[in-house]
Amino acid sequence: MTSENDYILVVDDERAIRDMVCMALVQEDFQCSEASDAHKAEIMIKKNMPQLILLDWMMPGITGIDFARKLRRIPETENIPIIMLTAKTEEDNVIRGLESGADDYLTKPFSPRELIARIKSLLRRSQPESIQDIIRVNNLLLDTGSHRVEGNGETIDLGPTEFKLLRFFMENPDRVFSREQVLNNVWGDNVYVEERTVDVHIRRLRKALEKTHHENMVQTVRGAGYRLSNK
Amino acid sequence: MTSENDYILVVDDERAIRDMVCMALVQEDFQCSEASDAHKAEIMIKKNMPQLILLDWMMPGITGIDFARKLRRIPETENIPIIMLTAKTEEDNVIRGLESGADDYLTKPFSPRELIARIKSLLRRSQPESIQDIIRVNNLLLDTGSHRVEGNGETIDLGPTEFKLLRFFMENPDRVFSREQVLNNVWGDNVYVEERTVDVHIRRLRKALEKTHHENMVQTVRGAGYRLSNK
DNA sequence: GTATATTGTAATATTTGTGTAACATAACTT
DNA sequence: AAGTTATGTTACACAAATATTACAATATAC
Repeated sequence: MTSENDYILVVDDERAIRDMVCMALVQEDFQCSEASDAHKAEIMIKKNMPQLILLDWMMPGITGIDFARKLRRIPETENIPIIMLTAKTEEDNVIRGLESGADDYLTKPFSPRELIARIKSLLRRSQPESIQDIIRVNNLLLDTGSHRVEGNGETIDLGPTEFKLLRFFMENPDRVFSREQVLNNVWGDNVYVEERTVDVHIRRLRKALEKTHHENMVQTVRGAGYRLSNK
Repeated sequence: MTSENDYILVVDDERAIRDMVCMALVQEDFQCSEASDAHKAEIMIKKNMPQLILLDWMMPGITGIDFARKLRRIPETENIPIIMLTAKTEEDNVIRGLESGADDYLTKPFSPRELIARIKSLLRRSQPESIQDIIRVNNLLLDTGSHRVEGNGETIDLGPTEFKLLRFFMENPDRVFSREQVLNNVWGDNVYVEERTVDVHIRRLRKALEKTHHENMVQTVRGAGYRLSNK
């Protein structure tokens, strides 16, 4: 499972390091931005709150430690996990860094693998456990926890895409979505597939729903797209 | 939410570390005792059973890993969560050994924040276990005390990992878990193993469950993970 | 110590899902 | 009514996900 939406800010004065790190992050489907110093980082944080910050310990101007302390004092940023990047294993420095509020540290040079592992480990902790909930439209139930769909108590088998499709529609009932909107929401933003592919999956979904006679809840709106409705 | 009564034992030969850790723990309303070696720790455990043990990996005399193994062999202590404390340079060598006994590990130097987070995470996981002795799903019984599994009265033999795996699923029935989630919960947070390894252990679990025809309770949810269910 | 069991991984087999194109049908237009 | 456009339906190649097996490395038991 990849963490598609997690946005990570890399703060380091060395361009080479920033680029290396960002490349590794993007490869793992993280979003990533770079800042060359603490001041720029602060502006970027205000614009868009990152889920995690990678912070160089030694930087011209405001050091990473000072910046971490500052972030910890501000309510908006006090809970953002921070990983310090240190040049050498100067034990004293490391301890001071951790005291300033960092959650972890990495000694340069580090392997991308370790970087990713630590990031994921920290993110896992900071993110609330996914809530299990049941979406209900009419007498059609979709349980996100068990990945099950029931109509009138009977289980309906769906493939992965049909499940995501139905879930999307059930989360937004009585609303028409164009094929493009469906693609962006169910398949993801940067995936290119033919618009007509949506038709095929709509067909598959309807077919599966026939089992409990819910197939006409998936409605065609000619010239506009599709809609889920009980009417 | 504070963990009022949880009693944690810190075993480390370095006084500075013990003090630092204990200070952080007391701050979070944990009770905390210190032991400078495994032998002293053993005596203290006999007097007062801790809810969690922080254990230095490298200690003069009995090493942390030997001590962990010993604790795992004694029924009274086998379920106490253990967090290993390792120095960074030892990290690679250690991972394998940890799988046998410890539930998690931290590399020194670590931040108090991370320490607390991991302790809470482990305690959260271990507390419901101690209350519930026999878990039952359908006519499948799992006795956490005697490490025994029964289906329709017949004993099912499971290896250690399969047991933990089944236990995890039985504690969370009717819920899908991704391979990553399974790894984090069954193998432990910082252990890196291939995701596909989960498939193999699922296979082993299913094979063992065939004896009493419970193999189809372990269900594959394509694109999502695995689920335990009687439906 | 040797024997036995357990583990993670890689290689291979099998199953299931996916997108596209081609054709069919239905719905509007004029 | 014929032409035009949008949607329905199906089949199929191939991609992706999972199952299964074998094996080498370790750990555990004896």
